Amino acid sequence: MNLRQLSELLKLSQTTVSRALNGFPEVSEDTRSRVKAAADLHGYRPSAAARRLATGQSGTLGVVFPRERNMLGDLIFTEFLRGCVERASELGYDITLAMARGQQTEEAVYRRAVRSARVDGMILSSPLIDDPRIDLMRDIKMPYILHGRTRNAAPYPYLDIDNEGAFYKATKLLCDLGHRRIALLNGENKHSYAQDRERGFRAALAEYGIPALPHMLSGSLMVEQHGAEVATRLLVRPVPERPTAMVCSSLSQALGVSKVARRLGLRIGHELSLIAHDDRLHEIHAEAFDPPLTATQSSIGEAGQKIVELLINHLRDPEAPLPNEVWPVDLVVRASTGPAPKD
Amino acid sequence: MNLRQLSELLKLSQTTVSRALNGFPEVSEDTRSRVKAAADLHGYRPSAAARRLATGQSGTLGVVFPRERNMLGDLIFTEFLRGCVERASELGYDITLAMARGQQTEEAVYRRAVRSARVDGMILSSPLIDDPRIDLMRDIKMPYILHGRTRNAAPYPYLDIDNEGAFYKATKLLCDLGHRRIALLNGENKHSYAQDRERGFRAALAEYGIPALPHMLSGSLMVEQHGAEVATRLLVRPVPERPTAMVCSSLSQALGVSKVARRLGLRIGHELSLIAHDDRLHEIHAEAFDPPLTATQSSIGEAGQKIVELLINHLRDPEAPLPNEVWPVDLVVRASTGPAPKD
DNA sequence: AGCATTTTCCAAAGCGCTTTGGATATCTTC
DNA sequence: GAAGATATCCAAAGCGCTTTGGAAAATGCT
Repeated sequence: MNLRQLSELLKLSQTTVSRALNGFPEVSEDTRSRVKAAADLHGYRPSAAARRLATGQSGTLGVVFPRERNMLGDLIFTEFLRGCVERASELGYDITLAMARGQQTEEAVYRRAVRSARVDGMILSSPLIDDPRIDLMRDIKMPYILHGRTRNAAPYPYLDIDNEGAFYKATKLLCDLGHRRIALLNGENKHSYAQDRERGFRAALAEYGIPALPHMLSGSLMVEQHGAEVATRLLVRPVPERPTAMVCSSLSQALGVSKVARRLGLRIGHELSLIAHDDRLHEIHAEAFDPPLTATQSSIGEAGQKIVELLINHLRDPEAPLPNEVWPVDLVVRASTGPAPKD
Repeated sequence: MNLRQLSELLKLSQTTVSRALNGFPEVSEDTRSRVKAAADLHGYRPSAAARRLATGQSGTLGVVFPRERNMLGDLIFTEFLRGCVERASELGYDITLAMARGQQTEEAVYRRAVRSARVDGMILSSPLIDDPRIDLMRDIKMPYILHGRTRNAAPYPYLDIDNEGAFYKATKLLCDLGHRRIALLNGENKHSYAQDRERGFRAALAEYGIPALPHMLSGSLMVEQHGAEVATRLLVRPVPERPTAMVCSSLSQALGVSKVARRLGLRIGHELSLIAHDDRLHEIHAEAFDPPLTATQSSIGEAGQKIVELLINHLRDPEAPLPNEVWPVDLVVRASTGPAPKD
């Protein structure tokens, strides 16, 4: 059943039927309901392809990720993606996943997507410090929103959380509790969020006149193993050098740390205070740690939802502004942080 | 730059240009290369929307998953998805992710997708014992391949691994090693792969005249926690009732088991033998276990790739058959299995 | 050379929708 | 009741591609 057939059936023009279905004002409520009923009855659904051709809009948002970094194996990214898909679905949009394949550069994928008009907009995540994709997007005139920030000069649309503030707050809490040897377990240093977090960490330390010692800083993948490795390295040091508190970039890292600490007989919240950033994943909860984990928390899934919403708003009405939004991050104090132990 | 402009530029008809670009035989190699060069030079890319409308093919494959079961949080599923996206990308297809939203039934999503012709084919995963989606797909005449099998009577296209055989082999190995009390940690019982695995498990036991005791069977999500729970429950039993071997449905479960075993002072490969099914994820490796884990292994990512390939072949040439394929599963013996301890 | 093939190309008709620019019917207003 | 305003509907022109059914040119054969 296509539009022509439906209109013939109703003895109306295609124009009227199309307008009735799409909520245009120049059709009476009377005929609109008649049309809708008939469409429903016959299971009419407009062809996406035809609509795309006519409107130039594909009703699709794209997410591209590099093959080598298997983002789909990263639960933080997939939770973000889940948020995107959920909201897109609610708003009648599709999300297509594209992968920079083999030799092909990521750039080629983006260009291909835009030239063949497969997607109306794109969602960029995990930005680097200077992310070339920003210029590329402007180049190819593709609407997009970046999840995170980067150092590019010109303004660009983004939605980010206040990583710096979060880690500043977390570190400050530890300082206030009397900690002086605090370690930071960061994400990979090439990502801007990791640098933001480090900046917040350093700012708090500086305020208390505490030097940031190199061996107290480390950055790597945000996985349990990294947490365990760093913890093993640091916690076996002689007491005067051993950190009394650690700030982690993910719950997984914190899990690794807490296991090592337990093995070494250090009680979390006593001999070792622990704070982590909590992306509010479905699979792992700061509350469920033993003891419950003090955390800076911000739902990455919600961020995905919001980004999709803003992007679609902008596509539907180009007047609608793209965001420059930084979400504050709450510090939720639980039992994993306590006063610094007396040496 | 569209086809008309390009053809005017070349002083050829649109037909010829289109055919040259799409590799039809009725255009000379001479003009073909001329056309290709010009297309390259001007960065011509056919509009996906127009092509879709003209051909009725969308160049897109769909994957639908229910919202409540957050499949994106399941590394086994995302590894499958990664395989799909990778191969689809290589073959010039897109993968769109759709989610059954809120109240909306999963069925509605499928129907919507097909009626608006958004996708050419679908990939179904994690089938239930009697999966209603099979009938639905036939109903709406949507080409698809099921990853796994189900009990429906009529033939349907699927690609599956030999779960039954794998678990038969694994269990038989344990029996041959002298084990008599073997526990099975399965996936959720509603899934057909879980039932297949149980069948294989039971078949091996039966062959050795060993009864399958109810408390030795359990099924749940394939996560570490489940492994730990079941292990805790079973391994504290008095020695004559305690299993000397366990077969797990995933490496995560095995991880949970091995941690509990270690805590209880049971050495894997000695007091307790352990086998797990290994989906060959990027994040967790049977080889890296301590001790290295005996496993039935089959790459779920490769399965995704193959399914996409077969589906696209069928779409491009409807003569190309859809599969009824069962992949054998290797049993790789490592150090986590050993002779049954003497009681 | 004359005819039949084969090769190479083209004009035009869709695919199913949106949207422009009216046309017609209905309602106001004086 | 006529003129203007407004509500309601429509015919037709795209959107950019593929594909059908031929036509024209090149080639092969006797």
